[in-house]
This record gives sequence, structure tokens and C-alpha cells, in this order.
Amino acid sequence: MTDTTTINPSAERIVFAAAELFRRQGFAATGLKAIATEAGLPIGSIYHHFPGGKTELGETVIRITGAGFQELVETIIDAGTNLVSGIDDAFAGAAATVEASDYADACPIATLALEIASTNEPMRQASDRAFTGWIDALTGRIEAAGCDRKTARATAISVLSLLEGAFLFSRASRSVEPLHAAGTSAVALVRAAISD
Amino acid sequence: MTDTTTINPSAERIVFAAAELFRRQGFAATGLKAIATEAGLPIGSIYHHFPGGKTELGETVIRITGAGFQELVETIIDAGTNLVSGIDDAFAGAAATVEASDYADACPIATLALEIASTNEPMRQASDRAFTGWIDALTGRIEAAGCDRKTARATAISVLSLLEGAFLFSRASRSVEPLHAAGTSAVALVRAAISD
DNA sequence: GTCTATAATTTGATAGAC
DNA sequence: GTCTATCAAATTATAGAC
Repeated sequence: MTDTTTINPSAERIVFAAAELFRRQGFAATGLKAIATEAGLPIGSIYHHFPGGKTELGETVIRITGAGFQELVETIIDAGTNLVSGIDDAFAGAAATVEASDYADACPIATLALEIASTNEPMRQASDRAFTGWIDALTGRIEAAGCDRKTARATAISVLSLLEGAFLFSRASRSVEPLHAAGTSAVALVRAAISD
Repeated sequence: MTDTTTINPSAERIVFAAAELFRRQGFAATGLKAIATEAGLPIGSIYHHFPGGKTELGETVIRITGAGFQELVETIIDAGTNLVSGIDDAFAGAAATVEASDYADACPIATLALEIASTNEPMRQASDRAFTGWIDALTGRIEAAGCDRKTARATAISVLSLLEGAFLFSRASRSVEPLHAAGTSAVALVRAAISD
């Protein structure tokens, strides 16, 4: 399973069904049978498209949804009149999405990544690649806004850490207060970084 | 299961065994049989001490380890010459612990909290209570250092979000860079908050 | 309180017909 | 490629002897 450019074949339906269940229930708690049912296919189809079983499916879900989340955030940030307001918009959008989904849909891969970090090396590497993509993309934008590369990278990691931590606290408390507080702090950090 | 003041009875052994396995493998991936084996007891003992089954055990683990983590962080912060250097020490200590455990031991409840946030209300409330304790404790210290209550709370939430997000990125990348970057940003946020 | 045995269900995975 | 049937193992949970 390498490409996802084809339009709505079975493999894609499986990936999207798995992504939704993994995000809401976690990786270990989601059975392949539940994924097959949600995708409207028998379980044999999963093994046809993902011979590596649950781990290969997990890797694919992390890669696809990680790239999708990055693209979404990049689009919001780049639509802002400048980097600072773009980041402000990203946190506000995250808060709106989390609230609209009744605190179910936050980061598409954080739960998976924590579950398997110490027990499944292929999936851990997939999550690392996804996060690295996010960090590099944000680092480039902060650097371009006027900041040395080292500070830009540390700031990018901090902004994304604020987002991930706030996702956790928002889901646990069923409140968007953490995302608003973290957004304010992220804006302050970026403003300070590019005004040096 | 309410108290844990008694010295090393079976219930306590069960809680500690479960805490270690939950932290490293997650909640759903850890079976009660594995917990019983790790605790050196038969599975029947778990149901004797925790009639509510896995959920009641999960709630207890969250409560106990959440309180323990709070106490640990408070001790480190309060040992610093001032709040800012105390927070710096806390992030440095977290990085050292994560690295020493080969990137297995980070936040004791984050993985659990994300796994069950949308599917197990008693456990979700337990995680919310634990996080609220951390936020309140840090808010009080920032306020005492010279800051209005509203800013202190937003800063506390941001500092803890930085820590949680950095835990995630550190485990996924098997690197302490995120914890160092987040620590630097946390120090900057607190410094700015108390110098208003 | 401890421990054994077991029920009922679900898990990931495989084989093979179509 | 699709789908059915099935396996061996693991899951939570319970009943009851000691």
C-alpha cells in the first residue's frame, strides 16, 4: 500500500475507516473486524490490501493522516495576512474543530504514536516521519519571517508542542480553554522569535 | 479501592504493576492477566480489590500516578532558587528521566487519557481531575511570583501543554531535543508573565 | 483474602473457494 | 479482488473452592 491517489477504492475506504476509529478509540482498542465493518468489506480484504496486517495498516494511517493534517495547517497558516495571525488562526480553527466533534477529533496520530512508541518500531518511525514533516514545514516559515534557523526550529517545536499538549487537555476537560491559552502563548513565542 | 496508605499490600502491587504496563503499552493493549502476572497474583485478586474491573483499576492508576507526578514536579520546582529556574529544572529533569528509561517513561497518564477520552467517562473524569490538580498547583506558583490570576492560569496551561507535547515528540523521535526546546520556551513564557 | 477454573467473547491472522 | 469460514490465542469477567 503505497499510493492513495486512486479514487475511493477499497484500500482507501479501509484507511479512512481505520483512521476514524484509531483516532477516537486508539490503536489497540480497535479491531480489524470493526474496521472492515465500517468500511463495508470483509476482513479478508484488509489482508489483501495490507499483507503486513494491523501494523502495515497503522503505518499507512499515520502517513496519510499525518500528511493531511500538515497540509490543512499549512493552508490555514499561509492564508493569514502574516505568520503570527496565521498561527493564531490555526489554533482557533483547531479549537473550533475539536468542539464541533464533541472533543473526539483532535490530533489524528498522537494517540497512536504514544500507544506504540515503545512497542512497535515500524509505526514509531512512521509517526516520527510525520512529526518531522510538521516541524520542518513550520521551521521554514518562521525562518522566512526573519529568524535564524536554530531559533526557528526550537520555536516550531514549541508551537507544535503547545498544540499537542492543548489537544490532550482539551479532550480530557471537554473544554477549549487549553487551546485558546496555548494559542495565545504560541503567538507570543513566534512574535518574540521573529523580532530578534 | 480508596486509600493507598497501607504498606505494599496486594492492591498496591496491582496498581503499580498496572501503572507501569499502561504507561509503556497503553490501556487497551495491556491485559489484566499480564498485570496479575507482573504483580505476582492471580487474576481473581484484581477483581477482589477492584470489583469495577479494568475501568476501576484504570481510574485508580490515573489518580495515584497523577498525584505522584504532581508531587514530583512540585518538589523540583520548589527546590529552585526561584520559579523560573525551578521550571527550567523540571524540564531538564523530565528530559533526563525520559532518556534514562529509553524513551518509555514520560507522562504517566497522557496515553491513557487520549485512549479513553471519548469512550470511558469515569476514566476521562479521573484524568481531568489529575490535570486540573497540576494546572491549579502551577497557577498558584506563577500568581505568587507576581502575576494576575488570569494570566497565571493561561501560562500554567501553556507550560504544561509544552511539557506534554514535548513528551510526545521526544518519545516519537527518541530524542530529548523537543524537551529542551519546550523548556526554553516555558521559561520565556513564565518570565514574561511575571514581569508584567 | 487467595487462587483455580472456566465461560463468553473477541482478537489478529490464514486458507481457500469463487 | 472479494468473500467465507475458521484457527489459535487472548480478552474481560464470573463462580466457587479453599
